[in-house]
Amino acid sequence: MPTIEDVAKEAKVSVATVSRTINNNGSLSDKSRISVENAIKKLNYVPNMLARNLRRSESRVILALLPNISNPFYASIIQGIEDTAIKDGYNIILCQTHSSLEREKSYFNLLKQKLADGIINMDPIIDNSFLLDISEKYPIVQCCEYSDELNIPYVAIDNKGAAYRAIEHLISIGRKSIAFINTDERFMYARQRKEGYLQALSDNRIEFRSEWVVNTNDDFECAQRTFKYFLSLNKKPNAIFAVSDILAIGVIKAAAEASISVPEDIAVIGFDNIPDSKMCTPAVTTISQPMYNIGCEACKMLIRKLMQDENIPNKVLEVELIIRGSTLK
Amino acid sequence: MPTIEDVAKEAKVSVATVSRTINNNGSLSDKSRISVENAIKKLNYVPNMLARNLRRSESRVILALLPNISNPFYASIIQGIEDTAIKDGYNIILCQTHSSLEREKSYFNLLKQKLADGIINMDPIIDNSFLLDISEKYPIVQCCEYSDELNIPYVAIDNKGAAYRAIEHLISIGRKSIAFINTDERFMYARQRKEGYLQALSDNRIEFRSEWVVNTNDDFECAQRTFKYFLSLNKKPNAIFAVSDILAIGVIKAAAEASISVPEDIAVIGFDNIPDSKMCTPAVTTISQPMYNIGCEACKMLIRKLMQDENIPNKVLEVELIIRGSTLK
DNA sequence: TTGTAGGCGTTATCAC
DNA sequence: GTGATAACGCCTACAA
Repeated sequence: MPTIEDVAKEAKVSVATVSRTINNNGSLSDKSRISVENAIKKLNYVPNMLARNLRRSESRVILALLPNISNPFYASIIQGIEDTAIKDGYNIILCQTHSSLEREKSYFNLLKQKLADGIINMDPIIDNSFLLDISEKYPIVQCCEYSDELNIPYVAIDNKGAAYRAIEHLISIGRKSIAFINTDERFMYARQRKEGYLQALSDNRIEFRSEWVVNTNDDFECAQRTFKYFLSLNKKPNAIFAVSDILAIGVIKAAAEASISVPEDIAVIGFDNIPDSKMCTPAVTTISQPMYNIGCEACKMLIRKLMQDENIPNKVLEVELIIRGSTLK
Repeated sequence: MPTIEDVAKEAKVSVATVSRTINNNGSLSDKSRISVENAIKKLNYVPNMLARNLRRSESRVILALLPNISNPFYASIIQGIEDTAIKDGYNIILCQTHSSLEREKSYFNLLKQKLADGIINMDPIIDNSFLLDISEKYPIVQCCEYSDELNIPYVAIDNKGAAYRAIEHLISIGRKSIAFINTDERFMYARQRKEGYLQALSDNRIEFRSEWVVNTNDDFECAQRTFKYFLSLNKKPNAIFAVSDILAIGVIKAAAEASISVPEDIAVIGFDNIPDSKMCTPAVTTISQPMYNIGCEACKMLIRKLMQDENIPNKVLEVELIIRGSTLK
């Protein structure tokens, strides 16, 4: 492997001149530049990043923390992060925490060891005090899920407003008995969407019944179980707002099995616009987040932080209501 | 950030002794070791990996190349790779190629730049001559999809045998009109599974009809279209072997829409045992590959290569037939 | 515009 | 068993 010195010899200049050519900084005559470029080509020289990184004391690696990559929710966000990172010469290491604190800590070690420069956190489970601790020592931004008190910049959507719109849509197709399947309210998104649900009911003077609100895990089986529970009630809802598409799809499947027709008997609206929401029969009406952009913005934000830019404003992106078969009139 | 030198001063020894303590090599008195350990704790010292990597001329990073991470097929494999890598102090960078040669090349640059030590390739699209080129300069192993001529070690399953078993299962439940939905036969798995299909038919003296074999893209819509095509035939199959679960699920959905009952009218068997295959109604009979293990083995293989171990044997792992509702008698 | 030389934080060789 | 010290390959004052 040729080094910068080999190139210098070949080009009959000093290593400083070669370095200046490579990094395109400092003043430099055309003559030198050209002869260096030729030497580089001739020798097939590629700078050794291990050396550069040591010298510059950076790794050009960004950590993207998320619960797990098989959740389709994250696919486009990751894409946005990666595309943005690569453009600026950063590499991404995806860190699946599986919501285990131990894993998380092992990833933070990469920062201490200088193997990573900063973190984009998408894991909602992280302990706040831990996060705060990290944020004092290393560049970090929050993506999607965030904590407001933390004073760590975030990019997210207006969950409350989005939920509000979902409910108004159900109302607009004539539904007034609206149930809500939520997940764990330790998650900010769950709390915020619930607020939107409540607000919309109240603003439209629609009856709130506590037995129509259920908290479950974000999976298929729970959705099906919850649906059966709704059926067992004396007063049954005629619309369901599911806090995620996974849940919405589970509900729709359970309805099919129980020969309840969607949307006639029960309208269903989800959240996230995951690919499966289109596949479902009927297809799921849902709220679409600008995933790719969320990823881009989060990454840009972190890169600004890495450049020592202080005072970075939070970013709240717009969502879109996508009306499909599960909420036709 | 304290350096090894700070530790040395604190412990009143030389940096060499500190280094020996950290890396646990060379001879060393208990007294030195203990005082170094105390100094490390006291100063909160963490070795700078950028420096170590430069010195050792390695990055401890492994590249995992795959078409894209949202394909659930890869989830467990990746997990296996990561778990194995971390155990040996390696980090994984997931490289989504989106089957673009340009992307691939940019990832190979990481090798040239010394930012990565080796590659686990899962992308079936890669150009063989390109792959060969890489393999001459850098450690690489093939995972799942492979090319036999290449003399690059691989870990995979016996696709032909697995397909053979799938067909025999269909025969065992009394089906003799067996169609086959395959993907692009540039993929080795597609070619091998087709061989298994043909072999099983011929061994069991079952009629082969070329109009019962269709090549399509590996997605939902194509599966549905193909199913309709089968229905349009004069002589319709009463069983379908889909080369992937995605296709099998698409077929089952199309059947439901056409009011054709599965498995009574048409039995369906898939391949891969992706999570959705359980969710489907009826659930899909399928061939399960030991994904997690495939990942582990591929990673172990690469690590052996990184240790200069030559002459590494290929590894072929066993599959499992999982019988579910879509092929009941 | 160009070159010399010191240093980034390790590891590893070689004396002692 | 221990300590000096020379690399690893690059960047960047500083001087010329």
